[in-house]
Amino acid sequence: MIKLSKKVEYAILALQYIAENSSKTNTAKEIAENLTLPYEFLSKLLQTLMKKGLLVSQLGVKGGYKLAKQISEITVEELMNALDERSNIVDCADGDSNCCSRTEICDIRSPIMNLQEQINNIFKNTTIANLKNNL
Amino acid sequence: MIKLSKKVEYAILALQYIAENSSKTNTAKEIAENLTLPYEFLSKLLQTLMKKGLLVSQLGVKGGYKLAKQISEITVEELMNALDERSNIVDCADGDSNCCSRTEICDIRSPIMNLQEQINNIFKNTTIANLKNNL
DNA sequence: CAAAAATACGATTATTTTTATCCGAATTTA
DNA sequence: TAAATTCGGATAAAAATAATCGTATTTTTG
Repeated sequence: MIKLSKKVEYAILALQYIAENSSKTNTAKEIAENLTLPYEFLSKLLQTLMKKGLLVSQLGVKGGYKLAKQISEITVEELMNALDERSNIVDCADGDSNCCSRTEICDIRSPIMNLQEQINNIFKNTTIANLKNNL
Repeated sequence: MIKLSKKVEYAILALQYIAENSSKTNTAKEIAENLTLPYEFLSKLLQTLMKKGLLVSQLGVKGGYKLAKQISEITVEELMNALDERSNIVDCADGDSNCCSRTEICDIRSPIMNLQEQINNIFKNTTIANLKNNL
Protein backbone atom coordinates (compact mmCIF):
# COMPACT_ATOMS: atom_id res chain seq x y z
CA MET A 1 0.00 0.00 0.00
CA ILE A 2 1.09 3.53 -0.74
CA LYS A 3 3.33 2.31 -3.45
CA LEU A 4 4.22 3.31 -6.94
CA SER A 5 3.06 0.90 -9.59
CA LYS A 6 5.54 -0.80 -11.86
CA LYS A 7 4.08 1.29 -14.63
CA VAL A 8 5.17 4.47 -12.92
CA GLU A 9 8.51 3.02 -11.92
CA TYR A 10 9.28 1.79 -15.43
CA ALA A 11 8.06 5.04 -16.93
CA ILE A 12 10.42 7.09 -14.79
CA LEU A 13 13.33 4.95 -15.89
CA ALA A 14 12.27 5.03 -19.52
CA LEU A 15 11.76 8.79 -19.60
CA GLN A 16 15.18 9.33 -18.08
CA TYR A 17 16.70 6.94 -20.58
CA ILE A 18 15.08 8.75 -23.49
CA ALA A 19 16.24 12.06 -22.04
CA GLU A 20 19.81 10.81 -21.97
CA ASN A 21 19.54 9.71 -25.58
CA SER A 22 17.54 12.62 -26.82
CA SER A 23 19.56 13.03 -29.96
CA LYS A 24 17.93 9.99 -31.53
CA THR A 25 14.60 8.21 -31.55
CA ASN A 26 14.58 5.34 -29.07
CA THR A 27 12.78 2.12 -29.80
CA ALA A 28 10.80 0.34 -27.14
CA LYS A 29 12.95 -2.69 -27.73
CA GLU A 30 16.18 -0.85 -27.09
CA ILE A 31 14.85 0.81 -23.95
CA ALA A 32 13.53 -2.48 -22.61
CA GLU A 33 16.80 -4.23 -23.25
CA ASN A 34 18.96 -1.54 -21.75
CA LEU A 35 16.85 -1.18 -18.63
CA THR A 36 16.00 -4.89 -18.39
CA LEU A 37 12.28 -4.25 -18.44
CA PRO A 38 9.55 -6.46 -19.96
CA TYR A 39 9.25 -5.33 -23.57
CA GLU A 40 5.53 -5.80 -24.18
CA PHE A 41 4.62 -4.10 -20.94
CA LEU A 42 6.96 -1.18 -21.50
CA SER A 43 5.74 -0.89 -25.04
CA LYS A 44 2.15 -0.41 -23.91
CA LEU A 45 3.20 2.11 -21.39
CA LEU A 46 5.15 4.18 -23.90
CA GLN A 47 2.15 4.21 -26.17
CA THR A 48 0.09 5.58 -23.33
CA LEU A 49 2.64 8.28 -22.60
CA MET A 50 2.57 9.18 -26.25
CA LYS A 51 -1.19 9.49 -26.29
CA LYS A 52 -1.02 11.65 -23.19
CA GLY A 53 1.44 13.97 -24.86
CA LEU A 54 4.58 13.16 -22.91
CA LEU A 55 6.26 11.41 -25.81
CA VAL A 56 6.29 11.76 -29.56
CA SER A 57 6.41 8.62 -31.62
CA GLN A 58 7.50 7.78 -35.10
CA LEU A 59 6.07 4.76 -36.88
CA GLY A 60 7.86 2.24 -39.05
CA VAL A 61 11.47 1.27 -39.45
CA LYS A 62 13.71 3.87 -37.83
CA GLY A 63 10.74 4.61 -35.66
CA GLY A 64 10.71 5.03 -31.91
CA TYR A 65 10.11 7.61 -29.24
CA LYS A 66 11.38 11.03 -28.31
CA LEU A 67 10.42 13.36 -25.50
CA ALA A 68 7.61 15.77 -26.16
CA LYS A 69 8.83 17.89 -23.25
CA GLN A 70 11.83 18.03 -20.98
CA ILE A 71 11.82 15.64 -18.04
CA SER A 72 12.44 18.65 -15.83
CA GLU A 73 9.00 19.78 -16.90
CA ILE A 74 7.20 16.53 -16.22
CA THR A 75 6.04 16.11 -12.65
CA VAL A 76 5.46 12.77 -10.99
CA GLU A 77 1.86 13.82 -10.58
CA GLU A 78 1.51 14.37 -14.31
CA LEU A 79 3.08 10.99 -14.99
CA MET A 80 0.79 9.21 -12.54
CA ASN A 81 -2.23 10.90 -14.02
CA ALA A 82 -1.12 9.84 -17.48
CA LEU A 83 -0.67 6.21 -16.47
CA ASP A 84 -3.41 5.56 -13.95
CA GLU A 85 -6.86 6.87 -13.76
CA ARG A 86 -6.81 7.80 -10.11
CA SER A 87 -4.31 8.55 -7.42
CA ASN A 88 -6.75 8.85 -4.54
CA ILE A 89 -5.76 7.44 -1.21
CA VAL A 90 -9.37 6.52 -0.49
CA ASP A 91 -12.23 5.76 -2.82
CA CYS A 92 -14.45 8.60 -1.70
CA ALA A 93 -11.71 11.13 -2.40
CA ASP A 94 -12.72 11.32 -6.01
CA GLY A 95 -15.91 13.22 -5.48
CA ASP A 96 -18.31 10.32 -5.38
CA SER A 97 -20.35 11.23 -2.36
CA ASN A 98 -22.09 7.88 -2.25
CA CYS A 99 -18.99 5.76 -2.27
CA CYS A 100 -19.64 4.19 1.10
CA SER A 101 -22.62 3.47 3.27
CA ARG A 102 -21.52 5.84 5.96
CA THR A 103 -21.11 8.94 3.86
CA GLU A 104 -23.39 11.16 5.89
CA ILE A 105 -21.86 10.24 9.18
CA CYS A 106 -18.34 9.81 7.91
CA ASP A 107 -16.15 12.03 10.01
CA ILE A 108 -12.90 11.34 8.32
CA ARG A 109 -13.56 12.39 4.80
CA SER A 110 -12.44 15.97 4.83
CA PRO A 111 -9.28 15.39 6.87
CA ILE A 112 -8.40 12.48 4.61
CA MET A 113 -8.81 14.76 1.65
CA ASN A 114 -6.37 17.06 3.34
CA LEU A 115 -3.86 14.22 3.65
CA GLN A 116 -4.47 13.56 0.00
CA GLU A 117 -3.57 17.10 -0.90
CA GLN A 118 -0.35 16.96 1.05
CA ILE A 119 0.67 13.85 -0.82
CA ASN A 120 -0.35 15.34 -4.14
CA ASN A 121 1.82 18.34 -3.40
CA ILE A 122 4.84 16.14 -3.05
CA PHE A 123 4.21 14.54 -6.42
CA LYS A 124 3.39 17.90 -7.91
CA ASN A 125 6.67 19.34 -6.74
CA THR A 126 8.84 16.49 -7.96
CA THR A 127 9.85 16.19 -11.59
CA ILE A 128 11.21 13.17 -13.40
CA ALA A 129 14.51 15.01 -13.63
CA ASN A 130 14.53 15.34 -9.86
CA LEU A 131 14.36 11.59 -9.47
CA LYS A 132 17.95 11.03 -10.37
CA ASN A 133 21.06 10.56 -8.32
CA ASN A 134 24.02 12.91 -8.45
CA LEU A 135 22.40 16.02 -9.71
CA MET B 1 -2.22 3.14 -6.34
CA ILE B 2 -1.09 5.39 -3.55
CA LYS B 3 -4.11 4.53 -1.55
CA LEU B 4 -4.95 3.61 1.98
CA SER B 5 -6.06 0.03 2.43
CA LYS B 6 -9.46 -0.75 3.82
CA LYS B 7 -7.66 -2.06 6.86
CA VAL B 8 -6.25 1.37 7.57
CA GLU B 9 -9.48 3.12 6.72
CA TYR B 10 -11.55 0.85 8.95
CA ALA B 11 -8.99 1.06 11.73
CA ILE B 12 -9.13 4.85 11.75
CA LEU B 13 -12.90 4.76 12.05
CA ALA B 14 -12.79 2.06 14.71
CA LEU B 15 -10.17 3.80 16.81
CA GLN B 16 -12.16 7.01 16.72
CA TYR B 17 -15.30 5.12 17.67
CA ILE B 18 -13.58 3.48 20.61
CA ALA B 19 -12.19 6.85 21.65
CA GLU B 20 -15.68 8.30 21.68
CA ASN B 21 -16.90 5.42 23.81
CA SER B 22 -13.86 5.14 26.00
CA SER B 23 -15.83 4.72 29.17
CA LYS B 24 -16.73 1.15 28.26
CA THR B 25 -15.24 -1.83 26.50
CA ASN B 26 -16.41 -2.00 22.93
CA THR B 27 -17.08 -5.29 21.20
CA ALA B 28 -16.04 -5.88 17.63
CA LYS B 29 -19.65 -6.65 16.85
CA GLU B 30 -20.91 -3.34 18.16
CA ILE B 31 -18.25 -1.37 16.35
CA ALA B 32 -18.92 -3.20 13.10
CA GLU B 33 -22.64 -2.61 13.35
CA ASN B 34 -22.36 1.05 14.23
CA LEU B 35 -19.87 1.81 11.50
CA THR B 36 -21.37 -0.62 9.00
CA LEU B 37 -18.13 -2.50 8.53
CA PRO B 38 -17.67 -6.22 7.82
CA TYR B 39 -17.51 -7.88 11.23
CA GLU B 40 -15.05 -10.69 10.57
CA PHE B 41 -12.64 -8.41 8.81
CA LEU B 42 -12.82 -5.72 11.45
CA SER B 43 -12.44 -8.34 14.12
CA LYS B 44 -9.15 -9.54 12.70
CA LEU B 45 -7.94 -6.05 12.40
CA LEU B 46 -8.72 -5.19 16.01
CA GLN B 47 -6.85 -8.28 17.12
CA THR B 48 -3.84 -7.07 15.21
CA LEU B 49 -4.06 -3.64 16.77
CA MET B 50 -4.22 -5.30 20.16
CA LYS B 51 -1.12 -7.35 19.49
CA LYS B 52 0.66 -4.25 18.34
CA GLY B 53 -0.19 -2.46 21.55
CA LEU B 54 -2.69 0.06 20.26
CA LEU B 55 -5.65 -1.60 21.92
CA VAL B 56 -6.25 -3.55 25.10
CA SER B 57 -8.66 -6.45 24.92
CA GLN B 58 -10.74 -8.31 27.41
CA LEU B 59 -11.79 -11.88 26.74
CA GLY B 60 -15.13 -13.52 27.38
CA VAL B 61 -18.58 -12.18 28.02
CA LYS B 62 -18.46 -8.45 28.71
CA GLY B 63 -15.23 -8.51 26.78
CA GLY B 64 -14.18 -6.10 24.07
CA TYR B 65 -11.62 -3.44 23.32
CA LYS B 66 -10.37 -0.25 24.86
CA LEU B 67 -7.65 2.12 23.77
CA ALA B 68 -4.17 1.42 25.02
CA LYS B 69 -3.25 5.02 24.23
CA GLN B 70 -4.99 8.20 23.22
CA ILE B 71 -5.78 8.56 19.55
CA SER B 72 -3.99 11.88 19.67
CA GLU B 73 -0.88 9.86 20.39
CA ILE B 74 -1.30 7.37 17.56
CA THR B 75 0.11 8.51 14.26
CA VAL B 76 -1.08 7.28 10.90
CA GLU B 77 2.42 5.96 10.35
CA GLU B 78 2.20 3.88 13.52
CA LEU B 79 -1.16 2.54 12.46
CA MET B 80 0.05 1.61 8.99
CA ASN B 81 3.08 -0.11 10.42
CA ALA B 82 0.85 -2.04 12.79
CA LEU B 83 -1.45 -3.20 10.03
CA ASP B 84 0.78 -3.74 7.04
CA GLU B 85 4.26 -5.03 6.84
CA ARG B 86 5.53 -2.40 4.50
CA SER B 87 4.63 1.09 3.46
CA ASN B 88 7.29 1.44 0.80
CA ILE B 89 6.44 3.16 -2.40
CA VAL B 90 8.81 0.89 -4.28
CA ASP B 91 10.04 -2.59 -3.48
CA CYS B 92 13.69 -1.72 -3.21
CA ALA B 93 12.95 0.94 -0.62
CA ASP B 94 13.01 -1.63 2.14
CA GLY B 95 16.72 -2.18 2.13
CA ASP B 96 16.84 -5.17 -0.16
CA SER B 97 19.65 -4.18 -2.45
CA ASN B 98 19.00 -7.04 -4.84
CA CYS B 99 15.35 -6.36 -5.39
CA CYS B 100 15.71 -5.68 -9.08
CA SER B 101 18.10 -6.62 -11.80
CA ARG B 102 19.25 -3.09 -12.32
CA THR B 103 20.30 -2.30 -8.79
CA GLU B 104 23.85 -1.29 -9.63
CA ILE B 105 22.86 1.01 -12.41
CA CYS B 106 19.59 2.14 -10.89
CA ASP B 107 19.71 5.88 -10.79
CA ILE B 108 16.41 6.48 -9.16
CA ARG B 109 16.76 4.63 -5.92
CA SER B 110 18.04 7.33 -3.64
CA PRO B 111 15.72 10.06 -4.90
CA ILE B 112 12.81 7.69 -4.61
CA MET B 113 13.81 7.01 -1.05
CA ASN B 114 13.69 10.74 -0.54
CA LEU B 115 10.15 10.86 -1.88
CA GLN B 116 9.39 8.03 0.48
CA GLU B 117 10.62 10.04 3.43
CA GLN B 118 8.51 13.02 2.51
CA ILE B 119 5.44 10.83 2.42
CA ASN B 120 6.38 9.16 5.68
CA ASN B 121 6.68 12.57 7.29
CA ILE B 122 3.11 13.36 6.43
CA PHE B 123 1.91 10.15 8.03
CA LYS B 124 4.24 10.69 10.96
CA ASN B 125 2.81 14.12 11.60
CA THR B 126 -0.82 13.12 11.42
CA THR B 127 -2.56 11.46 14.33
CA ILE B 128 -5.80 9.51 14.34
CA ALA B 129 -7.29 12.37 16.33
CA ASN B 130 -6.31 14.76 13.55
CA LEU B 131 -8.34 12.78 11.07
CA LYS B 132 -11.63 14.08 12.25
CA ASN B 133 -13.87 16.85 11.05
CA ASN B 134 -14.74 19.85 13.17
CA LEU B 135 -11.95 19.79 15.64
C1' DC C 1 7.34 -3.49 -54.84
C1' DA C 2 8.51 -6.56 -51.10
C1' DA C 3 10.52 -7.39 -46.78
C1' DA C 4 11.79 -5.86 -42.42
C1' DA C 5 11.39 -3.03 -38.37
C1' DA C 6 8.71 -0.54 -35.83
C1' DT C 7 4.51 1.39 -33.41
C1' DA C 8 -0.76 0.72 -32.52
C1' DC C 9 -4.40 -1.68 -30.51
C1' DG C 10 -7.48 -5.06 -28.63
C1' DA C 11 -7.95 -9.21 -26.08
C1' DT C 12 -6.52 -12.29 -22.90
C1' DT C 13 -3.92 -14.51 -19.24
C1' DA C 14 -1.22 -14.77 -15.07
C1' DT C 15 0.16 -13.14 -10.71
C1' DT C 16 -0.22 -10.68 -6.61
C1' DT C 17 -2.58 -8.10 -3.28
C1' DT C 18 -6.52 -6.96 -0.93
C1' DT C 19 -10.67 -7.98 1.18
C1' DA C 20 -13.61 -11.08 3.32
C1' DT C 21 -15.27 -15.37 5.43
C1' DC C 22 -15.34 -19.80 7.99
C1' DC C 23 -14.56 -22.64 11.82
C1' DG C 24 -13.02 -24.28 15.98
C1' DA C 25 -10.69 -23.12 20.40
C1' DA C 26 -10.06 -20.56 24.61
C1' DT C 27 -11.79 -17.29 28.02
C1' DT C 28 -14.83 -15.03 31.04
C1' DT C 29 -19.17 -13.78 33.10
C1' DA C 30 -23.56 -14.78 34.95
C1' DT D 1 -22.95 -24.82 32.26
C1' DA D 2 -24.41 -21.71 28.69
C1' DA D 3 -23.69 -17.57 26.30
C1' DA D 4 -20.83 -13.91 24.58
C1' DT D 5 -16.77 -12.82 23.36
C1' DT D 6 -11.79 -12.66 21.79
C1' DC D 7 -8.11 -15.65 19.42
C1' DG D 8 -5.97 -17.96 15.61
C1' DG D 9 -5.41 -20.54 11.55
C1' DA D 10 -6.97 -21.64 7.13
C1' DT D 11 -9.22 -20.61 3.15
C1' DA D 12 -11.87 -18.25 -0.44
C1' DA D 13 -13.36 -14.49 -3.27
C1' DA D 14 -12.61 -10.30 -5.54
C1' DA D 15 -9.90 -6.76 -7.38
C1' DA D 16 -5.87 -4.73 -9.04
C1' DT D 17 -1.52 -5.18 -11.16
C1' DA D 18 1.64 -7.04 -14.34
C1' DA D 19 2.59 -9.40 -18.39
C1' DT D 20 1.74 -11.62 -22.85
C1' DC D 21 -0.27 -12.67 -27.46
C1' DG D 22 -1.78 -11.77 -31.96
C1' DT D 23 -2.76 -8.91 -35.59
C1' DA D 24 -2.85 -4.58 -38.08
C1' DT D 25 -0.67 -0.47 -39.69
C1' DT D 26 3.11 2.47 -40.94
C1' DT D 27 7.56 3.52 -42.75
C1' DT D 28 12.13 2.71 -44.49
C1' DT D 29 15.22 0.44 -47.35
C1' DG D 30 17.06 -2.69 -50.71
